[in-house]
Amino acid sequence: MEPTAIIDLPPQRHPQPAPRERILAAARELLFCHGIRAVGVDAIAEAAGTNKMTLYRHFASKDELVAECLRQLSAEKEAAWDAIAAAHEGDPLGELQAFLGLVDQYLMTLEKRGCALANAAVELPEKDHPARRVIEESKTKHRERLSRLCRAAGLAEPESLADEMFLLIEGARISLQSVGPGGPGSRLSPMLQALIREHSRPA
Amino acid sequence: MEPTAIIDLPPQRHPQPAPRERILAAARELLFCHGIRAVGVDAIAEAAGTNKMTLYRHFASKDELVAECLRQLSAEKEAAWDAIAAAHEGDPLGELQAFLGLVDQYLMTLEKRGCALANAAVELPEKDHPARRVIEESKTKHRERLSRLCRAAGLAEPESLADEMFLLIEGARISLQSVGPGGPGSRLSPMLQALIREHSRPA
DNA sequence: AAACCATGTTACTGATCGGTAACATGAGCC
DNA sequence: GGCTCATGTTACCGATCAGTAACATGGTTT
Repeated sequence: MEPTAIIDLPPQRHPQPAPRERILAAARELLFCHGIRAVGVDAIAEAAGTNKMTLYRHFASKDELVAECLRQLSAEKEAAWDAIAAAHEGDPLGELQAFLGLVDQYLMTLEKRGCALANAAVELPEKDHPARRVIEESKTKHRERLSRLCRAAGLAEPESLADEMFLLIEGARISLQSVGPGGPGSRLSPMLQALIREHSRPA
Repeated sequence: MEPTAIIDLPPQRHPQPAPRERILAAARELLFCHGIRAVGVDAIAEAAGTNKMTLYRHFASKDELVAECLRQLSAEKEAAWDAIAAAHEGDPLGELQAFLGLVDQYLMTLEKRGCALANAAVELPEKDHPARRVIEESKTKHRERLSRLCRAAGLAEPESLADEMFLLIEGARISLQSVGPGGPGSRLSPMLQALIREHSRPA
């Protein structure tokens, strides 16, 4: 079959991402979808089109791989928020609305698996697990950012309001997994809007 | 050592509960505390002071044991709610308040592990797992009961209010595991009270 | 050409998993 | 006494787990 066709295929450097990135992508998909403890490293490596040895050359352990997945996820979330902030500079209320819109849209995309960070906290209760730091930091950052934004938007009782929104969002994500998308989570958006309306009353 | 002392010890029937109950108690404790997939049946049997064989004589599989634990838990919750309802007959608002008080007090007792039902939903995403029916039914019942109660108490927009309370409670329980007891969950009670106040406004 | 280095491949370790078979024990009941 | 029945005990099964050793391969660099 055309022996000469082998030569000189154009310098298409990396037709597919490097193994490390493929492993991370596969791990994020599988771990999130089926649960962390339910997925073995072999399955991750295979889904990434590689093998266990290569996986362990890039990650010290499964726990570290899990932590790195969550780190990546947290960073992406942070970046998305930064982009929203940049697009609404000087308009904190608009930024808040844009963020809430993203959350709501994200809620539908999750396919009934809620928040990967929160899920990981459920599956990894050992307080010395490398993923715990990532989870706590990400959620704390999320809360603080929400709080700062409410304050900047001039809303009344910003901390309390931010916490209330935080709980509603977390509740919507977790309840997605028990009562499904038709549950109380489907009313998240109007709830958040009503909250903002109430806290926009005269200073 | 007093060979005659053996005879006729009083009819102290069961100095300890039957194996089945001990297994269920140990399973509930271990599964909830460390996570379902993190605990083996051997550990459960040992913690119950028995062995794996006896466990499998009472439960068809680990999955069925898990389901039975959650069933028991759901039934106890239901019973507690029934007791509250009986103690506040004819006073739906008082019943609601008593229930919210129980939820709040329960939140502190959970030792940062949130709700066992919701946690199980995270760990067992397979939709044919015997535990899923229990989880969905329990949460749905919870939501409906809350909704009926809000309506009976004459609060405005009862369904929407009930869903909002539901999300706040679920959010508080799940966020306990990521940001800890000092997180937004610590403000759950005043939030719920404020909600009731707002929905108590004139019909 | 030679050396290097990331990757692929195979095979393996020891532990643990859920689940079962076979048999011993022991208390209650007739 | 014998009988039954729940429980305890031990040993095992095959599968899977996380993690590693040893070696082959193939592209890059110098």
